[in-house]
Amino acid sequence: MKNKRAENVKSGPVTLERVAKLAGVSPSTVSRILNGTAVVSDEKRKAIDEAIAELGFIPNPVARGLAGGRTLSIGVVTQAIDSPFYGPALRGIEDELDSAGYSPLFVSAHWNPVTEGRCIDVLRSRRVDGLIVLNGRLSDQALKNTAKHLPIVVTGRNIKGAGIFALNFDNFAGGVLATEHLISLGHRKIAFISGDAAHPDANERFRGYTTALKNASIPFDAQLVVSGDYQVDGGLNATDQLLSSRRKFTALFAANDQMAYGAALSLHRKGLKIPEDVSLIGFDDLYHSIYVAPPLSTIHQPAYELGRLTASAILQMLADTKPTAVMPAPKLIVRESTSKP
Amino acid sequence: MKNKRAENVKSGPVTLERVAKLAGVSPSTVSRILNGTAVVSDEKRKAIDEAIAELGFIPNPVARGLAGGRTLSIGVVTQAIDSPFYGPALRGIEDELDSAGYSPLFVSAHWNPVTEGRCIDVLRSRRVDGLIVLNGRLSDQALKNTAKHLPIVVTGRNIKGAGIFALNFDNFAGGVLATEHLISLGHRKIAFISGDAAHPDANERFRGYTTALKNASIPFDAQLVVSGDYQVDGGLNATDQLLSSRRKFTALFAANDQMAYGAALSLHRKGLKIPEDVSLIGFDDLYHSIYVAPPLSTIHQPAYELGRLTASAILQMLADTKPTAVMPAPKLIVRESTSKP
DNA sequence: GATTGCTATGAAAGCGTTTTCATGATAAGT
DNA sequence: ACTTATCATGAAAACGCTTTCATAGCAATC
Repeated sequence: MKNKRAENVKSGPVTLERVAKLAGVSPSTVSRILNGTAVVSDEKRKAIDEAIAELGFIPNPVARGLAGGRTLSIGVVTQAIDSPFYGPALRGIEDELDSAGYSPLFVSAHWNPVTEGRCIDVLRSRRVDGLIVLNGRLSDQALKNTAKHLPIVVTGRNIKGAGIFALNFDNFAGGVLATEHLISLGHRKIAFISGDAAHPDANERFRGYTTALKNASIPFDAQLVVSGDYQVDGGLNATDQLLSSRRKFTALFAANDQMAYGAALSLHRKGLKIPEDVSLIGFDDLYHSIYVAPPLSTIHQPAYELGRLTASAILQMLADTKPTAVMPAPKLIVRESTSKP
Repeated sequence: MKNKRAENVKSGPVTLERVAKLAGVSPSTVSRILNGTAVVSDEKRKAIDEAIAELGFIPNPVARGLAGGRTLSIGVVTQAIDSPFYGPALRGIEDELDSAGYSPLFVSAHWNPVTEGRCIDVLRSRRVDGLIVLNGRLSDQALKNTAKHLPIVVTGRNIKGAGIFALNFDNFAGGVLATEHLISLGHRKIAFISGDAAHPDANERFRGYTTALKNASIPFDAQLVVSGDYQVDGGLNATDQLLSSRRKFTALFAANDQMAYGAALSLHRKGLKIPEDVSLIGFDDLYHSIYVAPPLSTIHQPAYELGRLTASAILQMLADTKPTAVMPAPKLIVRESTSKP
C-alpha cells in the first residue's frame, strides 16, 4: 500500500507542484507552509508535510529568488579569500548562515575600491538578500547608497545609517593593552611598527600605543616608530631599519602578527634572541602565532566570533529586527615572546 | 534629442524585455545575441547592442538559472574555507572563474563525508553548473553518481569516468625530492613525520620517502617514522615523541609544513637548533614558510596554479572540450632549515 | 434572516530569462 | 515558374516558485 503512492510519483525533478498534487492541495498552500506566510488547517499541513517527506522535496532557491526576490544568499565582500586574518571570520559567517539556511557568496576585492564596487555589482546582480563587507575600501557614501537597496553589515569602520550596521574591533583598546603589557614588564624603550596608514584600525592601534606611553609618563620617541604595511616583509624591513638606526629598544610592538613574524625573522638573522634580547608582541592572534618559535604574545581578535556576529546581524536585519551584536573586547595573550628586559 | 530616448525609458529594473522594446525587436532575438545561439542580422544586432549600452542592461543570473538551467556559478567543495593550504587554490579558482564571468560558490565540508554530501546537495539545489571538489572525502562511486548530473573536477585522487576530471599533485615525486635533498646533504638518519593516513597523498609522500631511502641504499628504520595528523600540534607531539625515544637522527622530514612548524617548536623547546642540530624539511610551501625562523626548506606545491587549473578544467568541460590541464611538477625549495649534518 | 466581515484556499499572474515551435521571407533546385 | 530547403525572427511556453486576487464557507452583527 505504501508503495502505491510512491508509484504514482512521476519521475523527474521534485517540484512544489508535485508535492501539492500528492498532498491534494494547491501549490499556493504548499508555498504558504514553506514560508509560514499564512495559516493553514492542521489537516492540510499534515498532508503536505508528509508529501514533502515522501518526495524528499527541497525548494529550488533559484526559482525562489526569481519569484520572491529572496535568494537566501548573502554576499560577503572580503579583501582576499585566503587572508589569514579573515579566514576564521569567513568560517564564522559560513557557520552562522548555514544554520539559518542561508549561503554566503564570497568575493575578493583585493583592497581596491573599484574592484570592490564591481564585486558589489556582481553580488547584487545575483540578487543576494544582504551584504557583509569586511573592512571595505569603499566610501561611506557609496555604502550608504547601496544600503538603500539591501541591508549591509560592515566591519572596520564606524558608520551609521538606514540599512547599515557597523561592527568593529576595539583596536585602540588593543593597542593600549599590548603596550601596557610591555610597560608592566619593565620596558621603557618600546619600538612600534605601524600598519598600513590607509587602514583606520592601524591608526587606532598606534593611538593605543602612544596613549599607553603617555599614561605611563614615558616620553614618546618618534625614532622608535617605523612604518610597515601589515605584511610580513614590511615587518622584516621595518625591523632591519630599526636595528640599523642603532636606536636602543628592549621591546617591539608590531601592529599585527604578520609583521611580528617578519620582525622575528629579522631579529633571528641578526642573532638577537626573543625574548632575551628583545621582547616582541603582535596583534591579531593569528592561528600560527601559537606555534611560531617562540610562541608569540599578542592581542587576540575574535575573528571567528566577528564572522558569526556579522552574519547574525545581517539575519536580524533581514528579519526586521535591530541587530544586537556587540563585539567582545580584545584580550591580551601572553606567550613566550615577551619577558622582563 | 538624445534625451528623448532616455525619457522614453520607464524606470524600474532593466530587463531583457525593455532592451527588446527599445531596440524594436523581440526578447528572443535579444537573448540570442546574448548567448550567441543564433545568427541575427547586423542591423538588429547593432540596434540591440546600442539598447543594451543605453540602458546599462545586465542579464539577471537568477532568471537565467531558472530558464536556461545555467547559473554561471561553480560549486567549490573545500574542507575548510580558511585552510592555509587551500586558500591560494581558492583564490586561483576565483580569479580564473571571474575572468569567464562565472562565480564560485564555496562550501566547507570539514573533512566529513556526510557534511560533504550535504554540501553537494546544497550546491546542486542552487543549480551550479559544475563542481570542483578539493580533496574530498566522498567515495569515488558517490562522485561518479553526481557526475552523471553535472561535470566535476576533483583533486587529491585519481579517478576516471564520464564527467569527471582528476587533477593531482605528484606527492610521490615530492616525497622523493625532499628525501633526496637530505640524503645529498649527507644525512643518513632521516626521521619522518607522516600525515593523516586517511589522506591518500600522505601515503604517497611516505612512499616517496621510503623509495628515496631504498634508492640510496639506506636501510629503512621504522623507529624513525612517527605519525602525525597534518596539524601543527601533531608535528609537535610527533617530534617530542621522536626526541624522547632517543633514537638518533640528524634530519627530519615532516609530511607537511604545518607539522614542520610544530617540529620546529618542539626542537626549539628542547634547545636544539635548526639546521645545526637537526635539518628540517616540510612539504607544501605554505605562504608562511618563507618567514618562519629559520625559513623552511620544503617542497613547493603550486596551490594557486592548482586552483586556476581546476577552474579552467571545469570551464572546458562546460564547453564540451576535453580538459587539457596538467599539474606542474613539485619543486624543491631550499631555504635555511636544511644543511649538512 | 439578510448583511457584513473574516478565514482558509485555489486560480492565476507574475519574476526575467531560454528555448521550442511556427511563420513569412528569401534562396535554391528542377 | 513552382516546389522545396534555408533562414532570421517573433510568439509563446516553459523554468519552479511567490504573491496578489477572487471566492466559498462560516461566524458575527443588527
